Amino acid sequence: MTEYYSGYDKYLVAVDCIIFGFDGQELKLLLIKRGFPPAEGEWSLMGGFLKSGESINEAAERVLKKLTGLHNVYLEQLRAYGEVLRDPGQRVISIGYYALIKIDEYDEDLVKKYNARWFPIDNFPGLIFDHNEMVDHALKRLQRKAQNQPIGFELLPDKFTIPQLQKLYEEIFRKEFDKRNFRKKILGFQILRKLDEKEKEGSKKGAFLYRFDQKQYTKLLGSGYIFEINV
Amino acid sequence: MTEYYSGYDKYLVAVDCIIFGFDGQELKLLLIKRGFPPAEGEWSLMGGFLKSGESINEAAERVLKKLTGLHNVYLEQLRAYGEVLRDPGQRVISIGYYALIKIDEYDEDLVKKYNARWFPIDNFPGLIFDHNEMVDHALKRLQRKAQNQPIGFELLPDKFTIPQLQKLYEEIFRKEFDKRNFRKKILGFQILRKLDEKEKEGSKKGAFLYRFDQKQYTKLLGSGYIFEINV
DNA sequence: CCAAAAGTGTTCAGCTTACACCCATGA
DNA sequence: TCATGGGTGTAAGCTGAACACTTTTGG
Repeated sequence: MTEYYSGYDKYLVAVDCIIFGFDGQELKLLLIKRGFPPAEGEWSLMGGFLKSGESINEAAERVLKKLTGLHNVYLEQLRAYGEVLRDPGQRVISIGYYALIKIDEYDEDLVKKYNARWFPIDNFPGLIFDHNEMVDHALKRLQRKAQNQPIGFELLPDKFTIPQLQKLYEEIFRKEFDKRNFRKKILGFQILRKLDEKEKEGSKKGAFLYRFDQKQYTKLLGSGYIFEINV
Repeated sequence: MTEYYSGYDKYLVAVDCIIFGFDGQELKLLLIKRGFPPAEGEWSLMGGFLKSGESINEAAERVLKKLTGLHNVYLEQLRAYGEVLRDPGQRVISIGYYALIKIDEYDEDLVKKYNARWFPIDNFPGLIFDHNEMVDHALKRLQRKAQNQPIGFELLPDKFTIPQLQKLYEEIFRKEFDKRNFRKKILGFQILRKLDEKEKEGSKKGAFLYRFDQKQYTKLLGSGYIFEINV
């Protein structure tokens, strides 16, 4: 490629991933204990430097897979972070991404290898650099998205119960919902298919399992269909 | 600064600005005719390369000021664009920013110098690279923001009439509002101060001027105050 | 038989929406 | 005097919010 632009400075570019999971009780964050200086041994988001052959999205996917073993999961860019001194190691422009994963699917060996751990969203250790700010932004973004799009399902197993779903939304929005209103609302969207099975872990009576119907949702989009959870 | 990270590639980093204005009739976009290769002579967003002493926000402010003469205007980051081949000149990671300016305040000489022109948001020439995508994103973001935050005022003169404000919102959301309902809604937010003056350009009767009361808005925030325009 | 979670309807208040006429003035 | 845009109120329907009891079953 002919290089048209000359005389301008170049920079390290990194991606950092805010990885969310839900264990049925709490919304959680996957953090690693940093294995190299500066700030070695401190808690950090999983990140990596951009390689020359890959787009920034691809870099984020690579980094996510490196830690969790997962690909084809919900992964979206947050924004870029570019304060001059944000990384004391050297100037780095970092692009934040957030991922929603099904918490029982990640690769435990990889997580051990990177000294990673799940922390509750309301009780995790202070992070290096501007990573706390990134988590803040990611949580806000998750709340906004979850309000208007059915992305909660990304954090749940394929089959889930209405009470599980409600608990998840309560964790995301940090607010309790009335179970009658919640059920009415969520079933009214017509995007859940009720199965014949019951989940018996959570209670003696057992709760019916449902599955998110992606096709139905895609079909309903257009023709003025609106998914919205009131908070 | 000790350089901790070695062996990683470095990249050009740029900022590109989507600049919105409102002339009383239409929502507009300020575009420049690119004065250097590649794609010289084609329409483009105003942009510039990141310098080593400045944050990416500062770079965006610099670029905006370079074209409009304005600073301290509404300017917010959109996201980063990082496809490998997005810029045929060389690999460049670009951070998109969008700005809302009062259209009668920009510096005409500068705009001439850069061969810039205002285009209606629904009728502007095809842009270079991924700039069309950036404009798309910026418009969506503007719509979202304007729905939940009183940022419309950034695009209007200090003093404005309710019909002018309504016209602006109609342009942003590409949808007409009932004038009685709009007035009721917007005045109900309690953040407009009615002045004793009338604006007589728009009609023979004249319409009362209002001013946005930033202090009042800031005060109302907290205590569950919600600004929301229904679309 | 009892504890614990699942499941189910109705009412009221507030908000959104639709809608039509008079006012002030410059030309 | 008339054309043009500014300004005003009300009624109907819908949606969100509040609220309590029955069902099932494992221990």
